[in-house]
Amino acid sequence: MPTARDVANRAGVSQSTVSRVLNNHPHVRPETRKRVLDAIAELDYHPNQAARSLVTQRTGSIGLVVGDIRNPFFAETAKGIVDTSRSYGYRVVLCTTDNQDTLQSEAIKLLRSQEVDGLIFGSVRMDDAEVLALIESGFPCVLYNRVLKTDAGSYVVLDNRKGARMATEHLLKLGHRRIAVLTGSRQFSTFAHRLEGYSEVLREYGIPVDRHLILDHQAYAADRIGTLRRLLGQRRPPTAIFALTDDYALQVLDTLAELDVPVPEGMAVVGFDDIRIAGHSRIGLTTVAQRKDLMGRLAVESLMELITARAEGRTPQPIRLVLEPQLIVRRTCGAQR
Amino acid sequence: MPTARDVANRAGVSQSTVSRVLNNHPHVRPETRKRVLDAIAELDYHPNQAARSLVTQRTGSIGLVVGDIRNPFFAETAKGIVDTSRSYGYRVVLCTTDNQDTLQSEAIKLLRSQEVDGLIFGSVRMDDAEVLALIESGFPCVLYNRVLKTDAGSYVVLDNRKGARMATEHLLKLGHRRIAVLTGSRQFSTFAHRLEGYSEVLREYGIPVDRHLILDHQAYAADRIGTLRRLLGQRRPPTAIFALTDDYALQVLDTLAELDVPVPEGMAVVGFDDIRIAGHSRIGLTTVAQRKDLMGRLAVESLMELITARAEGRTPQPIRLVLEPQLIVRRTCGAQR
DNA sequence: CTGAAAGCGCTTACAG
DNA sequence: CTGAAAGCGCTTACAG
Repeated sequence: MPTARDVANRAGVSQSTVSRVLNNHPHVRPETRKRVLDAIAELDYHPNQAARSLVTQRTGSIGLVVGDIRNPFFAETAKGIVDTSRSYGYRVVLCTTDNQDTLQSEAIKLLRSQEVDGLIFGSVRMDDAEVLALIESGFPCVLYNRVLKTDAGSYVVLDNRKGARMATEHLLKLGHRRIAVLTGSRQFSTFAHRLEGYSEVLREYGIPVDRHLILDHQAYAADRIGTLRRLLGQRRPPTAIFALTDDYALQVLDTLAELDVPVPEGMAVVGFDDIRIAGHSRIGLTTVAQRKDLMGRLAVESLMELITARAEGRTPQPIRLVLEPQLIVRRTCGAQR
Repeated sequence: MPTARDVANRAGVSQSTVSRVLNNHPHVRPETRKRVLDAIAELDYHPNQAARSLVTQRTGSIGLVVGDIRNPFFAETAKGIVDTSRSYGYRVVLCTTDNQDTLQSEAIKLLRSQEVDGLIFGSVRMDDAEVLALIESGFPCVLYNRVLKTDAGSYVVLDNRKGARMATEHLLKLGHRRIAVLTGSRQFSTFAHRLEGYSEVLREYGIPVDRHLILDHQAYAADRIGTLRRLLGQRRPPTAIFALTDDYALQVLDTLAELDVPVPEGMAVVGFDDIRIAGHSRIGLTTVAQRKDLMGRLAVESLMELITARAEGRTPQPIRLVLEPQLIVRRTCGAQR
């Protein structure tokens, strides 16, 4: 592999000048610049990034930490994150954690060992002490999708409470009074906030929140048929299920089909996220849409601001962006009957 | 940030000894080791990766180059690639190209500037001169999913011809004689090989390949309704459509629904890939399954072998792995009527 | 406008 | 078993 020294020798200049040309410094004679550029082309020279990082103290990479990249929500936001990073000249290291703490710790090590300039977290738990400590140490990081309980740090999230309010109110207006909800762990702010929105609206309509209508996804996943059969076998069974992610909603549609419950006639179903497949004619899922591309873009732009601030020795204010949800009415809620 | 020098001072040893402990060298007195380890813990020291890379000439990262991470096939293989890489202590830099050459060139620069030790390509064109040159230069890289026309380099692919044969033969055995095929660009080996399998079987059954039954996805995408309407309006319209990816098949199901053509009664549909949603009760897509997790794992293992060989100065033989397809019969083909 | 020198933070022979 | 020194390949003041 050719080095800057090889280029310098070939162009008959010093290594400093090669570096100046490479970094577009002013004060290089056009003729000198051309000689260097020619030598670079002739040798097919590419500067060694490690050497560069070592002296500049920046890597040009960021880390993206998500639970599971196969989850369409994360795949769709990842697209925006990679594209926007590239526009800033940044690379993205993909870290998947399967929601395991040890794997998240590994991702955090990337920052500590200066392999990345910043970190974007998509699947943080509300009480995550490690991420909280990282933020408080002033390391550049941005949360998206989910936030910490303390509201610490910079983040880009949907107004999840509002989104859940919209979905619940939509079902109420369609006449539903017994609305079940399928939620994930309340350790995640997404579920906690969506559940709050759901409960709020019910109360505003004078409907008590019935804990028999709150299904935990973990229990459901362990026995789908049994869980839904029990739900439907209640004295006053629900007429609608609000699944707090589209992924959950797809599973519910699956189980209802197995139980021969027609949707929406026998049961209305609403999801959350508006992943691509939700709009497919065979699915037609009514759901709450998030601007996933925008969320990814804003997360990167926020992180870039934090990284720049740190490099300039500033202590930046946290950046907190809350995006607007949008209700997408399709077939599974029954509104289009 | 603390450095190895800080650790050395605190432990009362030299920097060399710190390095030895860090790299698990033998010949370090247990007591000395402990002192160093304690100092590392007290200072929360993490070795600077750039400095390490500079001297070891390895980065501990690989690049994953795919067209679009939102494509479930790539998201699902990416999972296997990230997990396996981690088991080797490697990080994954995610490069998405949108099938643009300039973006693929950028990914290749990562290798030239020694930001990654190797590259895994998921979306290579058959006639890609740049990737071919890279392989011939001996840079560690592995293709998966798609290969080059010259069959150069190391790769992990499905036996696409065989997969297409299985799907086509299945339709023939169901009595279909007019089978349309929806293909992507033949510049990609996946489509070229699947198309070959399709044509082969037809010929073996004494059925001429009718070019009016070969639909290009680009034309279809531009006017879905019109394209299918024209297909169905032929004198002898097809009774089945073989979409060469599940993504295409989902689109076909969508368009057929708009045209009020019942599946499978009015039209049988078969896909390729077996992405997760294909098995959903609302979709029930008959398709050719690929072991996407396995493919990702094997791609990384192959790349690790190439990287190791190169580091040891060996010139390794290309590694060529061809995986077996599996036909998954669901509802859209009509076999389960 | 250009070059010589120092230094980023590690690892690795080479001594001892 | 341990340390002093060199060097990986760049960038960046500092001179001139």
